[in-house]
Amino acid sequence: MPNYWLVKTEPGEFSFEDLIRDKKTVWDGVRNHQAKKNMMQMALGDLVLVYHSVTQKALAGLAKVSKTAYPDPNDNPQNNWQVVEIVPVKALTQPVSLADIKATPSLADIALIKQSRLSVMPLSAEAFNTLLAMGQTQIK
DNA sequence: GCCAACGTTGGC
DNA sequence: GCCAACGTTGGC
Repeated sequence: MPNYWLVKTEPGEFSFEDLIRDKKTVWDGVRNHQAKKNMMQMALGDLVLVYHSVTQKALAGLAKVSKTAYPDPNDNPQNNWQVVEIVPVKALTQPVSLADIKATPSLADIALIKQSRLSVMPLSAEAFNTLLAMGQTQIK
């Protein structure tokens, strides 16, 4: 039973398309303790929805955890910031916009809405499945 | 240890 | 470009 997550990125910095092209990425640069705590709870194979903030404000794709949290090699080890690695699963057939998410009553409580600045957050299975359905995307 | 000032994120 | 939310810093 995998856990479900949502991560945010500014597509100008790194987008889901970049992830498809690169085949995998190190999810680094997280400098928030709650986000770090969430990252450390990610397990191998957990599914991760990738959200494009600022310019698109829409969910772009689905990825999964390919390596669990380890210390950021580019950071002072004393800070103990963590990174994970993810690989792409597939782009959403239909991007799911923030406006659509906000218009869906059952999604009103997800952290994306309630805590807009958090960049790594857990999703319930219900919220995850709802979002995937809104993206007209199925996991094979 | 409190809290005002300041910086950053991210929606609008 | 503005501003709300919120984290961090620094004076006291």
